[in-house]
Amino acid sequence: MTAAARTARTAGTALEGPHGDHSDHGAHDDPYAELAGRLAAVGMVKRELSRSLPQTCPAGPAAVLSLLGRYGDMRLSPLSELLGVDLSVTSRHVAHVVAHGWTERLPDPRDGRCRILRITPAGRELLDELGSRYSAALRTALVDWPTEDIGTLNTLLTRLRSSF
Amino acid sequence: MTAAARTARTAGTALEGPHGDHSDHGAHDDPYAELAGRLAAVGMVKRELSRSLPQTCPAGPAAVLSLLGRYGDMRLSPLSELLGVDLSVTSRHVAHVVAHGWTERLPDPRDGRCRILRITPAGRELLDELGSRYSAALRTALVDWPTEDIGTLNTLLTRLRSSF
DNA sequence: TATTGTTATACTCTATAACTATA
DNA sequence: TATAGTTATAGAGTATAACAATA
Repeated sequence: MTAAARTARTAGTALEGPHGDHSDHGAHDDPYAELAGRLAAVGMVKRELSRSLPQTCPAGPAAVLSLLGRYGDMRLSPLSELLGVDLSVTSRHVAHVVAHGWTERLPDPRDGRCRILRITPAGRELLDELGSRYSAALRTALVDWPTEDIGTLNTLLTRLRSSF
Repeated sequence: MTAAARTARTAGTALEGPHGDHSDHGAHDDPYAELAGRLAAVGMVKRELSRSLPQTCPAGPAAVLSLLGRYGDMRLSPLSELLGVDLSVTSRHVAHVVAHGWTERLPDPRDGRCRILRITPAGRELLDELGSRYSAALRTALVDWPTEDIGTLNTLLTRLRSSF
């Protein structure tokens, strides 16, 4: 690691000292190739997190509830855009949360083809529950992480998504 | 990339959405809850990257080749550990790359139940090709990223994986 | 005709469980 | 009995394409 990288503004003290991981699984000369491998490994983390979800609400529908809860009522298209998946996939996830009474489809007075998606009180309740579980799981796993590093990771992942 | 394109991207990359609508993927007070959302968004990036793969080699088998190419010969168990998925899943991915002639299964003189997995020259050739595509796709997407930020992201994702 | 959603189909990835072969 | 690996099965996630309804 170069001195410039060590003193990078985002790094902070916590990023220094890799503690001499002598096994060094993943020493790449190409940082882009390395990043590709790191992203693949994120899948493991996501699978671990999704194990804290109830059987009745898989990750896809849970993401729908999360976005409806955060951004409020919206149509299917922008929801699909936020999820970053095809409209057909979004439609199925929405059908799931509607079938469970966690979301309702209100008529859109401006366009008969569309419906306004709105989270129900029951959906809000479930969402709070899910958020608690996710947070608890992450807090447990990252108990020895400095808060600033979590913030840095959040910032970088946000930038990563918008770069695509 | 042109300066105009870079400017356009940077404008849309700001942490806060310029339109105040759904651009911001999550202003959270809870950094753990925020991280959960960020990780979900990584899936979109991974799907985008995997579109550069050939039809004959999906992401799972490609990951097998990548690890065998990087760490050398190994048995199925440690490979499964590196992939972070179940042994049965690893077995199927390996069967795929073996069927395509990209990997061979050599007898293990120390344990008749095991076989040594080794990437073939054809597999190495494909791996180089895949690596080039992945790197090119990432380099294009992250052209306006400071190098040290990529390094920081790699470091944090590595730590994230080991925290689970 | 174009746009918004929905549904049918197929493919990938994953885990669980049952099974085989060897230690 | 225990362990390494394979295979069968099922469930979740996704995309493409065909379709219906409305603009």
